[in-house]
Amino acid sequence: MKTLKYSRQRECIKNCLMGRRDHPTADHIYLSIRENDPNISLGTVYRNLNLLVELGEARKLSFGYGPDRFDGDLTPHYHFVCRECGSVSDLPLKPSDQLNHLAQSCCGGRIDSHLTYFYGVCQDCLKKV
Amino acid sequence: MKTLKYSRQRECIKNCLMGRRDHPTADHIYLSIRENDPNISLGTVYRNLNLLVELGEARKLSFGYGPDRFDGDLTPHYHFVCRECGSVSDLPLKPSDQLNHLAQSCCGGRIDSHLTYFYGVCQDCLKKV
DNA sequence: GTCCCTGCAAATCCTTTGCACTCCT
DNA sequence: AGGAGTGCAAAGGATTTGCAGGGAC
Repeated sequence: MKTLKYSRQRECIKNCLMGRRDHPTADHIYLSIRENDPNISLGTVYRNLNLLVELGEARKLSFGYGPDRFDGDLTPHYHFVCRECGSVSDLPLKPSDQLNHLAQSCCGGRIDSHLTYFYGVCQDCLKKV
Repeated sequence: MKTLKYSRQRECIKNCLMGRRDHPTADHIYLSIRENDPNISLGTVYRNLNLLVELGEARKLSFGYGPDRFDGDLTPHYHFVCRECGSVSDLPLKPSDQLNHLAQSCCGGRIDSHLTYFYGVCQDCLKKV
């Protein structure tokens, strides 16, 4: 286990991620932090986001298109992804513990996280068509 | 809506995907088809896999690391992903219709598919450590 | 003949990495 | 001092795309 040292950048990245509910990409976070700290680099943002994920302080979401997104909300919850506009939102839906237990009992291994994505067309995009 | 024309390559790709239960990457499929048809190109494989996904005849799975994987099994089911060895397996677990209905009622839009991933360490990798 | 599809290679997108330097501790 | 973290730019992996030729209809 390697020892962590404080870093201003990591602190910013963490705060930025925790302060938003919109599942930003690494680039979103980079651009946002750049406003106050024009010297931060995208590589640092990626490095620290991955570190946070490794430490279990954030999650990475992948949908099969576009860049990955990050989520600082660790409470178990589900996501809705709009195929039209790419928006990602949380579903106010209690995740089923039962599901985790069932999965646990039939996968034979150890489960340490669970992500569920619903894909479709969001309210706004439905209206547009 | 554009008209589809028959293509031997697409046929092969589809057959190859449907014939396996192992969630291959585009490259796996490419290599497999190459054995009988050494002239097929990786671009064609990607093009057709994406087309199949668009037509609803296959699904794309993304895990946040490594290349995307494809699944020709359209019946709703869940996946278990091993973080150690990267293996992906289906969980013999009845997906909950209820979940879809709940999600449908709270996302405000239209849901047309649903993917659930359980991440952890598989049986084999647990043994190794 | 028309237009879709292919192979090929180059381009693109996203992400990671090597290196010299800086900042914690 | 030591070593973890940074910025920068180049590399890397995965996927897409432009184009000229080939095949389906």
